Amino acid sequence: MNIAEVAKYTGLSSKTIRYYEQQQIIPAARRGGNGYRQFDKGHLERLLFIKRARALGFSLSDSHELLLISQDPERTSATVKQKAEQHLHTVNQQIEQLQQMRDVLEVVVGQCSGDAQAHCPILDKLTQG
Amino acid sequence: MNIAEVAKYTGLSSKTIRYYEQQQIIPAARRGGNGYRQFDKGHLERLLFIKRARALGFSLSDSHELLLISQDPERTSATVKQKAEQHLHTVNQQIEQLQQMRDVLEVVVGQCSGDAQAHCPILDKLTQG
DNA sequence: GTAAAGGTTACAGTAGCAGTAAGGTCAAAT
DNA sequence: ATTTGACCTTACTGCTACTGTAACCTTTAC
Repeated sequence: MNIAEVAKYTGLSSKTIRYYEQQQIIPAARRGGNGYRQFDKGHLERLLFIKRARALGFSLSDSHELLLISQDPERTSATVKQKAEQHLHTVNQQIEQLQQMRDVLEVVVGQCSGDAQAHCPILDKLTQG
Repeated sequence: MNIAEVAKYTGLSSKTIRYYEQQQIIPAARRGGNGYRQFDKGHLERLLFIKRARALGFSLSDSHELLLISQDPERTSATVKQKAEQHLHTVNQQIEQLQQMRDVLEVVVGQCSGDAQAHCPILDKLTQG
């Protein structure tokens, strides 16, 4: 398979796939006589794995680690669970932070008349804390 | 005021303050005979404004725009409100995305025994979608 | 005098790609 | 046979908002 086919199948861009190869997230594809990359089923699976991990918010580095772990027959589910729990914790923190921002934004937006006058509670908030 | 004082007062790092000056987010501080930056009250206020805007999740560029708007006597609250609403929308989208991640993560973490066995529902999810 | 604590510039690195340039290749239409 | 368009390649830059590091100068305290 050429890179564009893989891109279409996985939903990743060709750029992203080349980047993953360069970062050694996936093994380097063998090359055809024209220098084009030739991908196989193994590449597809790894790419989809990475894509799903990224969709759950794991960093590319963590996604890579999880991929390696998944390929290790000596692995334990404890290792994986720990990483997932850690990430879940991070995600929860991010949500809380964003919710706090949202709460403040909603209040000040609700207070702002949004008309032609210069006075604005949003700017007041930013100016005075 | 020297930069370290300003850093302590605003809670920003000296690095960040220099960066903001370089990016022309704040006006360049005048220099003393030794080449050190000398900040005044106006700098403090602008820096705190930027810090508060950043804390609400506005990008540095948006924060800068808001600062300029706040200094414009011709401004209208409508301009500000529109920007804030747009940002609020973005924040809400981010929250939703993260919540979806969290929901999936919670399910698979809950399914994982987290012990010495190799089988792991988290990896299953990443492998099979 | 010296050492610690400040200040300066400049450059590299971070995350995860996307955009662009400057080309080589392939398949189909003319 | 050629041309067109869609593909492929590498290499470099840019994005966000800083932080870290190097190499050096100044101030302050002892």
